[in-house]
Amino acid sequence: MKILIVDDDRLVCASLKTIIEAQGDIEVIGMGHNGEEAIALYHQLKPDVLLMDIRMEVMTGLEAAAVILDADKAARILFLTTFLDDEYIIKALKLGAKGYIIKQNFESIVPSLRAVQIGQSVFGQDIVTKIPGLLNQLDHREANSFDLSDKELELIDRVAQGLSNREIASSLYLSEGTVRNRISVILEKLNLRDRTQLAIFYYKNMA
Amino acid sequence: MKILIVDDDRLVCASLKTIIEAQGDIEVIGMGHNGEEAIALYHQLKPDVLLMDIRMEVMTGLEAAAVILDADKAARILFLTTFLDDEYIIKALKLGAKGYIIKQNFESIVPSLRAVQIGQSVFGQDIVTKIPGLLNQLDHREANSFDLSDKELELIDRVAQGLSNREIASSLYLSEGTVRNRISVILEKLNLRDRTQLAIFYYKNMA
DNA sequence: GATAGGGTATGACAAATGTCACCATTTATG
DNA sequence: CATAAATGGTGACATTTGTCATACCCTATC
Repeated sequence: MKILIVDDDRLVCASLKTIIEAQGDIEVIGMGHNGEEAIALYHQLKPDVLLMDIRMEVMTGLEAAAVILDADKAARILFLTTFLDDEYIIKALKLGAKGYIIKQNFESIVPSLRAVQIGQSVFGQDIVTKIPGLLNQLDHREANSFDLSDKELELIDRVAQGLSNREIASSLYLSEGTVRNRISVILEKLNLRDRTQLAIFYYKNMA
Repeated sequence: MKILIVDDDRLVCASLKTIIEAQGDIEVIGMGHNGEEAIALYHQLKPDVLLMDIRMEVMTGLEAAAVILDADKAARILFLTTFLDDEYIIKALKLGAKGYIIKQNFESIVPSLRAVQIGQSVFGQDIVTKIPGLLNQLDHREANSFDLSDKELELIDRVAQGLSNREIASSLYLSEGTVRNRISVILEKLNLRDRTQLAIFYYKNMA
């Protein structure tokens, strides 16, 4: 695994490099000290993961990340932070970063890198507890330009979760027959053929 | 590091144990198959991390987690999920779980365990994308750590377009029976139940 | 040459799904 | 009140879907 480290504190850079390379199978292929260098080095070196300070002189990690992700949507960027700042974190996530690590928490760095490399995202517990609330705020999706009743929307939701008629029935305290009938009506309304198309419709138009 | 595994599928349990113990420094100190066993074993064995299926017969992982976390706020619980458990996941995070892992994504398991052990939390990218304002679509395209052949990916694609087996067959010049068989294999590989769940999987992880 | 692995195929079978006709209850509205 | 609309229900039916056993062909590999 190839890592690019960008942090304006040279001491931090050196420490990280030491820790990371002690692993044996992870290589630090480059180091930079501000956002501009991050961009240049990223494109030059194409690391598996970019480990970058979120706050730096000249150009912040956030700005650099924006540029890099704009050019390469698959870039894996993991931020280094010295304290927890919602603003920064949220912005980082908006950009498409893979997570963040508290700089001081050295032990977490290597496992986090590995997790990110295989496509997971990594956060501290603090941000996690906030996610449910954040999600709830978002959950008011208004995609009902179709003539669908609340009940029908509820059914569609279940179908889109991959539930069978039986499961939907028991989860909503209805008979299986009723579920079948109502879904049949929904399919008719939306001009679809089967539940699979309904689920697809959901993810394309209502999610 | 000591791990307790709880999953009602014995095969999954055995596989996880094999993968995890291949690491050398991680030990599976116990295995259970439902929520009740999870609670009992947790208190008896005091594992560093509890790796638990989120949905199980008898007592769900969620219920068990609630009990365990109620008694031990520091418990590190990592859920095993199958792509379709959004609601469960949110609840799990509210409870204080450390994150979740997609069952099929074997490579992610060990790094995730290590991350959790040192206090980080771990998620799939899908949850992250739901955070408010995260408009930049990330590509999950590399979701093919699932050992799917090109042919299989092609089939998944058609299913995700809402085609029936017959339609897929004629569009790919195969017999309908073959399509059925191959989809059956795919479902098995991804631990899904039917084509609807497969389409959902596609839009959540491969679109 | 033997073997393993992918891909294709059949037939049979159980389960799930979608449709239809028809009925009952409740709620909203003229 | 009457009527319509929304909701919940049953039984029957044809199709579709998913699974399984089994088989053939081809290719790569030992």
